Amino acid sequence: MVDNDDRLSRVFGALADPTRRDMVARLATGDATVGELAAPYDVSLQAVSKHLKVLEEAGLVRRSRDAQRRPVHLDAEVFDLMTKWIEKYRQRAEERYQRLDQVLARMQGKDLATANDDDQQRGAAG
Amino acid sequence: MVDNDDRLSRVFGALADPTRRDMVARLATGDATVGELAAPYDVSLQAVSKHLKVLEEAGLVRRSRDAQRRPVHLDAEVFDLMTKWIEKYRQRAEERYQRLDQVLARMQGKDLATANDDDQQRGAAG
DNA sequence: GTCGTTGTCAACCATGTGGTTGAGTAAACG
DNA sequence: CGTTTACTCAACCACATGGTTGACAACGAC
Repeated sequence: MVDNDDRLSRVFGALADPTRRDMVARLATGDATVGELAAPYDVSLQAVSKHLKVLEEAGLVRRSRDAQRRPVHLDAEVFDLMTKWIEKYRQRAEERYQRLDQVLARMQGKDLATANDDDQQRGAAG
Repeated sequence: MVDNDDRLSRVFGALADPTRRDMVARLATGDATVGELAAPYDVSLQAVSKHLKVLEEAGLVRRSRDAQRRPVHLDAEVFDLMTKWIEKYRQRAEERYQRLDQVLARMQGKDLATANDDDQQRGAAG
């Protein structure tokens, strides 16, 4: 949990930048060198290198060596971590939502006349 | 795309903070007031209020009004946006990976003897 | 060995972020 | 009315982030 917490922060943080998401998108189609990745943007190579470092530290990317070149490879494994986290809380929220729907439906069916006393806000506050 | 790009940045950015993820986790079990959300952490109420603003601007949360209280409600809809983005590139990366696996498997099956000439580095370099 | 290519590291700068405190707003309570 | 509760807004501060430029390292080519 503790370690994963840090990992999640890094991954989410890395993907919070549109340029970095763009690079991930590019890398999903195949490995690329730093220069190739930098080409579409009008920022310096150093800036791109920094972005790659962020992606690497988030575990989204690996860099190897090929002469002067540093081919970059997308490592999609950490995606699972995010997906699991997201799914967990999405499901919970949706279950809650459906329970609320049921409660409201039951209330409407049972006692439409007495339902507007003081009660239904508390269901949300709890 | 343009609007979604900004939205994605905000959502990923919002979830890049462990405190905010924690709040989302808490809110998945039910709505809560700002004070209730602040209780577990030893930061000021103002800091929590700021976090909620970030979550709200990311579309993860909605705040309503109940007398002095501002009940916070988790809005899990934006999760879809993230999930779709993630799945898109994960799938591409995995497809690529599987194609590579097939190529390597075919190479091993076909000509194991001649395979160690110069070729299979591409697997590691990629 | 020297040169060009490819990329990293270091220093710096502007802006953003998470935290603080202090003041102010909105509504219930007395 | 004034007080209390629950919260937001504004100003400030330390540090992180994304960008820059300049120097330099690793390697292939000449």
